[in-house]
Amino acid sequence: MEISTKYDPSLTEDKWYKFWLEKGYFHSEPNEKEPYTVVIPPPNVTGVLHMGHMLNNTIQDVLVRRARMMGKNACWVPGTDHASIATEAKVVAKLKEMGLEKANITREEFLEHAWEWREKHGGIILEQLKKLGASCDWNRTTFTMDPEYNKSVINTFVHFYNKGLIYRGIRMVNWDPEGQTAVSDEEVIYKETPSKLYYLKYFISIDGKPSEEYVEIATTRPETIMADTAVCVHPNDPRYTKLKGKKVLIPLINKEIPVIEDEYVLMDFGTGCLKVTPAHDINDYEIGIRHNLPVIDILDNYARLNEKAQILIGEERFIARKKIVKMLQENNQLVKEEQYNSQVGYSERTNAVIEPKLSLQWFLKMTEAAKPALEYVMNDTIKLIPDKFKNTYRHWMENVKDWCISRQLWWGQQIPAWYMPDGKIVVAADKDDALAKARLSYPDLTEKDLKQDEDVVDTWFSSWLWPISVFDPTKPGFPDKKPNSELAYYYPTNDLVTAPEILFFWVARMIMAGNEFCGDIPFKNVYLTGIVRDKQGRKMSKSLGNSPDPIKLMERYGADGVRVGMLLCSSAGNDILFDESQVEQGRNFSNKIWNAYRLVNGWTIDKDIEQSAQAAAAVKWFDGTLSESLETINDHFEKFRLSDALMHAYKLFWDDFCAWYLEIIKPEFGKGIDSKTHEATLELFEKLLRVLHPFMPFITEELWQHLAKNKNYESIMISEMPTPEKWSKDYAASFELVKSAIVNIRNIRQAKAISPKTELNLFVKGNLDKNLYCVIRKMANILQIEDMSAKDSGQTGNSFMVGTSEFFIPLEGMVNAAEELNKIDTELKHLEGFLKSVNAKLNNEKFMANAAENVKNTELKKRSDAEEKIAKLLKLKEEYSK
RNA sequence: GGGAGCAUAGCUCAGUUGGUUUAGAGCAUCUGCCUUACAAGCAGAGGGUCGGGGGUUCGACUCCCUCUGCUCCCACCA
Repeated sequence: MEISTKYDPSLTEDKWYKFWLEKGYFHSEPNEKEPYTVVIPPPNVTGVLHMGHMLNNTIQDVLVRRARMMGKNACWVPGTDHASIATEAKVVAKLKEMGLEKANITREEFLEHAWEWREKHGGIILEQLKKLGASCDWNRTTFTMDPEYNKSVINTFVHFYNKGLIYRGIRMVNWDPEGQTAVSDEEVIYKETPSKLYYLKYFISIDGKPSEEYVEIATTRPETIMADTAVCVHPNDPRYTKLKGKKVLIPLINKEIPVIEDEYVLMDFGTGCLKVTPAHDINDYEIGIRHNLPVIDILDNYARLNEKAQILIGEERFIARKKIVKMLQENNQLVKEEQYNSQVGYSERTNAVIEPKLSLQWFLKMTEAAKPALEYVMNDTIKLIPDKFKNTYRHWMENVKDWCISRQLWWGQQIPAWYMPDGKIVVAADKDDALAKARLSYPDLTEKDLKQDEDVVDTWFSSWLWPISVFDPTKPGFPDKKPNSELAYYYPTNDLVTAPEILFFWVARMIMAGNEFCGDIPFKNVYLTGIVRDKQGRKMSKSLGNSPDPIKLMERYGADGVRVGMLLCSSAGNDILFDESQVEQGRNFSNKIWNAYRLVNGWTIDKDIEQSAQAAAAVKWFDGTLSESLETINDHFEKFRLSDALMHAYKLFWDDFCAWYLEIIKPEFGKGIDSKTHEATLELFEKLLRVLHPFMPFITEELWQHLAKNKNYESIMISEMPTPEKWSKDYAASFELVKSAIVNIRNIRQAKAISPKTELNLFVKGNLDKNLYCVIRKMANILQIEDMSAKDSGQTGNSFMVGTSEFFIPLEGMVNAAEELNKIDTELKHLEGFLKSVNAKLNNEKFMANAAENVKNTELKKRSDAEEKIAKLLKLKEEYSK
């Protein structure tokens, strides 16, 4: 049957994925083997696969498949995150389309819609991961709002509350007016934004009436002046001593506010006079506390001015700003406007400008939990790869602030706090418990008297339990409870593969939770991937439209091709500049493997012929090369240098196996192959497929099914990774010499335009393994190889050297003596320069006194080799000069 | 403003405690080939003095200082 010259992934990928699933190879149960565990960083349930996921999950799959082939009980747990803000935003948008406002429906109704949405659209991303070949244990798929998981989260809350680490308080929080919720500091992204600095006149008040005198105050937020409760100057500012003890009037509303002094004010910024707006600025809030200022909040939850503003009530903040500026202008109280770039905070989820807002929130004290979590990383109990992230990690952990864990959303775990009629709080795992607790104070209370807190917890307050709860959701909240058998077996997990930007959000917090509930680390290694950027280094984003659709990419290049393309250019912690040509390289590699198979598959076995000398040599050489490569690849994996490991395997297959090994053993056209070589080749090919399998699961399975003889396994994915055997360095070195000689001969052919089909003769002088002459004959199309002494003295031809061995190819009438002399001179010049630098060292007394013995020896060897070569070249030069 | 990191062929990156033949790889480029596995291929070649300057050392891409450029993190002045 004709096999296509092009590998077609569409014919194999779905087939084998289905096969693996049916066989249950991805599923893991605790057994006597050593576990190898990875928990997926759960993508948002609303998510669709993007290039970042591709990279991240390819890496995980490579690690997991390899571990499985190394005899470990590999378990990769998949799942999704409920992502409260992102999901709620999508559901709200969808309701809007249906003509429904969130404000007009009940919590229960909303949640019904949300669940419906998640049933319909949630988890698309997991299906997409299957295309990639991800060998996740799908039976273990977990959602951070599964009923059991919810209990984990609630119990955790109760646990920390009982420990006195969770408290409720009024704080300045980052308010997202679009998402209608508080967000954590980490979810605010500061971007430099062009804005204006407005200089306003505040008249000094005399009994509530404006005087002639005024102070100038610079502000970027004129719409908040109505919330001013003071004007502040530096106590040592001579310009403003006259203001001390006075009062000024807020423009437009003519409200009297005091002038206060605080060292916080910078004398050299703006006018050195600051308006203090405690409700709308974090620093002003702190000044307000120091000076006992009232707090007037003039913005509602949608960042519209409220009735406390007195004017422009109901206007959105930015519209209000424009209007106020105009009013101030008309009132002659705007002195000037200056262009000014300030850092403005935006919500990571909704991109709305964050409003600092005072609100009543739940907090978790972090200081104590941070200490052991920092320790684990600093003493390498948990390794960060690359370790440059230790610095940033430390910085964050040493300056950790209390974590605002409440969110004013409905999608998520509702805070398990109930309010009694007197406003007092009981925190309990469920309403019955809460009622029982409440009755300790008020025996007559009924269910109806308890009102549960409206808020839900921050999403990260659920995902920090991930490595524990996916195995034992009954553990969080109960540090003393014996872990179930699953948790006991799989925890701590081995490797976590994630992005550096969630090192604190998620990784650090998982370490804290792990320590709190299991008294142990949640994982041993954290491999931090880079950000996938486009060719110009821009972050991939929907709005830029520079992100290719991974699914289409896989359709075009095959999942294996995309995996290889991504891995080749990604070292840990480095961003990857993605370009389709890399994926093309991956696809080409698949094709190369495919065609190697076509070659081997097309051979007919001839039982009557003996193994040729060159085939025997090639088998011996490649055996050694394979073992050497396995050692190298193992080493790369130990250091998490995945792209180096892949590149090594790539070259092993393409260069060593295809370009050298197969070409050496390839029978002449029309002839069969001896069975000994054939057997050996199948065995080597099969081993190579196993080496490549973690990187390219599909094509390796397809070919393995054809190639593998005496299969002990039904699938390559449950076969064993080949292990290195003893190999001879000397033999490898001799073979390398022969390869160099062949390259030189080909080079001469190219230079002299001699067809590869023309047979040539070769004279040799030097310590070349004569048993390998057969390889030169075959690969360089040499008819005869003779000792240099047999050469006729007057014969013209082309010479070259490999190491210190000399070679000569008779080329009557084709050699230009001047050209040859030129070549010799160039080489001589190079060698002499080299010798000079070596001699400089050897003649240096200090070098001889200080350098290590082996260093001196190599230098001596360099000298003798160079001298020998120079002598030979000089002799050659003489010959050509004749 | 504070901190960290990076700067090596056209591009993306290796270069392990300073010494292994005057720096390696892949891709791209150039030359010659449609050779009976593969033109998504084969064979061969060219290309960098390791950002600039200074220092330590017998010896520096590798250590120190400095300048320049870029990236990231943290904080933030109204």
